[in-house]
Amino acid sequence: MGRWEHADSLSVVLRLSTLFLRTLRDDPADAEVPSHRLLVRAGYVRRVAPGIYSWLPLGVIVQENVAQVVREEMNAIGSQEVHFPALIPREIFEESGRWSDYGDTLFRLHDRKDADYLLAPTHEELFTLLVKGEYSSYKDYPLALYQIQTKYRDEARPRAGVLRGREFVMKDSYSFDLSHAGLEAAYRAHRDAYEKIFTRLGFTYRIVFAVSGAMGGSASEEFLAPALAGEDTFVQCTNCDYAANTEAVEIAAPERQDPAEHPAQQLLDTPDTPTIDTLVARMQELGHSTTAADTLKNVVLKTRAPGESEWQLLIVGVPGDREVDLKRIAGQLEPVEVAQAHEDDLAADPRLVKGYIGPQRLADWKIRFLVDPLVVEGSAWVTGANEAGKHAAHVVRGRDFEPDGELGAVEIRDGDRCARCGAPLELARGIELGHVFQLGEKYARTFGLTALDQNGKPVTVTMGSYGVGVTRAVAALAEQTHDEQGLCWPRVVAPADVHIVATGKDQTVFTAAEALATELEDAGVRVMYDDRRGVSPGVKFKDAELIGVPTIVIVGRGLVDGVVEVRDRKTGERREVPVADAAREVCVEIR
RNA sequence: CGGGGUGUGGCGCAGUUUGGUAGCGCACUCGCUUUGGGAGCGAGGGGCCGUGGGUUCAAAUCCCGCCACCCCGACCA
Repeated sequence: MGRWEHADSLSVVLRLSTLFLRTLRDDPADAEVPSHRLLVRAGYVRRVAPGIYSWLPLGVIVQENVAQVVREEMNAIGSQEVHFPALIPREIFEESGRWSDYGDTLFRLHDRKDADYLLAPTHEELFTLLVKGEYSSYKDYPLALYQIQTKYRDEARPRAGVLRGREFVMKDSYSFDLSHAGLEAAYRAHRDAYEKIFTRLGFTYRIVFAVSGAMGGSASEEFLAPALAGEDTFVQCTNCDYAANTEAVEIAAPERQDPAEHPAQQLLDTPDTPTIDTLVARMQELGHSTTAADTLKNVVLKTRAPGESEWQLLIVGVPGDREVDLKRIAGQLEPVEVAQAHEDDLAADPRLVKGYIGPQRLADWKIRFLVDPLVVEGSAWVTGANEAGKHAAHVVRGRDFEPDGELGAVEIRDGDRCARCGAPLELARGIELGHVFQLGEKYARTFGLTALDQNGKPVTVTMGSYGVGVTRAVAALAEQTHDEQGLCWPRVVAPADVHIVATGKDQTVFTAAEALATELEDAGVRVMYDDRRGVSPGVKFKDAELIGVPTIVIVGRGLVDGVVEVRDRKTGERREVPVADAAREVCVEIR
């Protein structure tokens, strides 16, 4: 589809003799990841400041090609394009609470009258307000809007070139519905559209479950491009198609046991054993074969509900050989805040003996206690006896203690079991390309976005939120498709369909190449043409490989025999075709 | 915010230990040669050596302060 449509646009041959492009022979010193290195070397982007990049002609074309695919798929599901300002007065973000909530990540500035403004990091507020201003009847819904816009976030640490910048382009859309069923349908439509987008763009990607947090357990999924340079860790099953980010992942728990099968609780003298390691050593000294996995570690955390000032203690029980993953816990507890408890939090409650905490009496003491699902019903543990120098063995869940509930708290490890099929899970890294989630009524409520129903009663609108990182997708594609020679774009996003290289100094070569370029362009093919004189063939070949146009046609020494060479950038496959057929052959090649 | 590292023409780097006229490669300009894998020779242009102070006859180099940037982590859609 895409490529033939260029026939209608005013596309012109990109001539390297005049194209604003300078390729670099050396890697830039500050570039670590391949996409950053290559996008700079091949002349697509230049750094201006940390996380802030200028886009050169080739970069602009590629970025626009990505945006166009996104636009087409959004339009296809009936979403309508709008465009909001990036510069926004403080009041609007004050109303949603994000002027303060967003913290240091928000770029703030003042106008000449000293009024406060911000550079939008995202646009929920404006979408909501816009719809509120225009629509007020149930007849108007459902609705979906999107924009492709530059976002600003003062990241603590921008990294990896355009992969994580402080200024970046994002497509963000919102759906507006009057029922949960409507929201689900809109969510589904966007999810399907995203699959089409990332497939068309040539990505290898995974859809992973994410935590939706505050908005009440509604659906949330991320589209991740697996890549070594990725900064999001996710978990995937080695057998089935289950995948989730580390906050949302669920792992299989061991089989339940019968509490009656275990011997009675036993009190043990364990002086100076405040850690799992010392406890295990002491147990072995006492002649038991206890390992860290047999002990129950009770980690003291504290939580604070939104709007409250007091922290509450929360104790989480996990197997002793496991670390707790605070991020994972925070994701599930949101919007409740959670933090590690400090010495003085513990000291405030004399019943809790550091290093010797056990779950046996927590219920009596009215201290909230949750266990990781690995601590199954009926399982027996060596754990603290709530007394200095004492531990207890054969402490059984369901007999000797009853937790207030379960919470996925352990740090996920390679080899943990899939909750769906039981096969081993593995950890992987990915780049977040897109995110779809059901936002619900959060912004509709704060801004009073309602519609009158058939009975004239106001109904709060429910929203979905859907994002695609456009500039990030460019970098992520570079990350996934490059090779040792350079970039290697999928055709839809490539700056051209074909890169004609004229070698030698013979005028007939340039005449033939020029004719081929014109013929292809007339056929609607996007052409890049290396018409530079006096540049050696080696340089031109290297540049072509670096730039990464999918089809390379070399017009050179073969011309005396009436042939040109057609190369596939990705496979390296080469073949010779008669000049006269070249245009037709190339058209077939790129279809 | 913590740890590590680096600031020298547009880009990549050497020079700093041991103070003494700022160098190399790429890129750029001119001339000649060269043209299928980042060409050769010759001649050029371009740098407050991050910044402020200090020591010294003399500082890219030594001393003190500051700033910036990169990487890892914390944080963060």
